[in-house]
Amino acid sequence: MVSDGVDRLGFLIHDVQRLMRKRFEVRASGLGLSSAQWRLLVRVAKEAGVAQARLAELLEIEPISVSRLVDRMEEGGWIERRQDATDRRVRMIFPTEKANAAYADVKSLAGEVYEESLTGVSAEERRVLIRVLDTIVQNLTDGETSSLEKIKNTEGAAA
Amino acid sequence: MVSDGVDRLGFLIHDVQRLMRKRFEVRASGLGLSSAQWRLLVRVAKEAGVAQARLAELLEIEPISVSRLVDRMEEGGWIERRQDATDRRVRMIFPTEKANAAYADVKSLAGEVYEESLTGVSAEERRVLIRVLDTIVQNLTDGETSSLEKIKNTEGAAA
DNA sequence: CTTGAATAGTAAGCACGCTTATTATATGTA
DNA sequence: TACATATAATAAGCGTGCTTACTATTCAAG
Repeated sequence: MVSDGVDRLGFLIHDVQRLMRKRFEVRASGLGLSSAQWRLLVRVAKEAGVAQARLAELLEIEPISVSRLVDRMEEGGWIERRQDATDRRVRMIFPTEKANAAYADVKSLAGEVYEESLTGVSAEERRVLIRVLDTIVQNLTDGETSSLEKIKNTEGAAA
Repeated sequence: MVSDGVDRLGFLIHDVQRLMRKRFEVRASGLGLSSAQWRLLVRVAKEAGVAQARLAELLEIEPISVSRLVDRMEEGGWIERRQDATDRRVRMIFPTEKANAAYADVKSLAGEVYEESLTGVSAEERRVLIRVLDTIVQNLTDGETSSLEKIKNTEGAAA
């Protein structure tokens, strides 16, 4: 029951995440985009004008983390902040032309990394992998994590 | 071919890693151990007296990261540095009594997190999951990452 | 023995996550 | 209207990873 390797699950997931992120960043380094910035950009591309607080919910990171990520991405010319006319607390986030131009490139680049990762893995195994990972996310999102429940309830409009 | 969900692989792995780490750290917070510290401790428990440079290889992080991690763990009373008599450059790392006492607790705690993660996942699916994750690690470790190859060649004595 | 390259560890400074606290603005209720 | 509460964004400071650059020490060659 222990020899199934499940006792290495945490280390394995950690390694896979680190290796995939590293390989992506090597490829994307020419563009000047980190993987965190890429994740944010995907959201902003789909929902131009989104508020920072909403971005924090979608990305499941804290608002302050969004704030500083957006700082650097604004400096890099990837996104721009605009005031909301009806609520002056809100900063709406828009992708720049530079971001829109890079979007397709980075997306196919991510696809390449996924394919390299899954070399030698059958279609059936891929389905199982994705299904099990989805299940794990659900299992770990239920209970014990109040902030995440809130997100699931308000998601709806997302991807 | 895209609807198999593989296009979400990076996001999924990222989410799973984050959620597992977070849940582990909530549970282990009473002990004052972070997951990075726990990973280091596992190695040190198995190989008391290991040099920092060797630890960096085993953990696949940079020596400077080990240095500062060890700083904090020494302050926390988890490990201690000792000089190597034959090579004064080397700091040998030993677990303290406190670390040895906590080891079993934290290990079973990690097991709990794994089981919660895999609720509703069959034995067969678990085997596929672990096998595919191992494959991904191999795929991403081959080529392009010179420092990792070095590790594989010198591993031998490890876990 | 001396010199030069390699190795072990650390310092400084950055990215990206966090917690906690602060400021500005909206909103609901007395 | 006025005051209390809630919300959006940010500031300050920490942990863990990184790159680059430095010191101390060892080792190999001459």
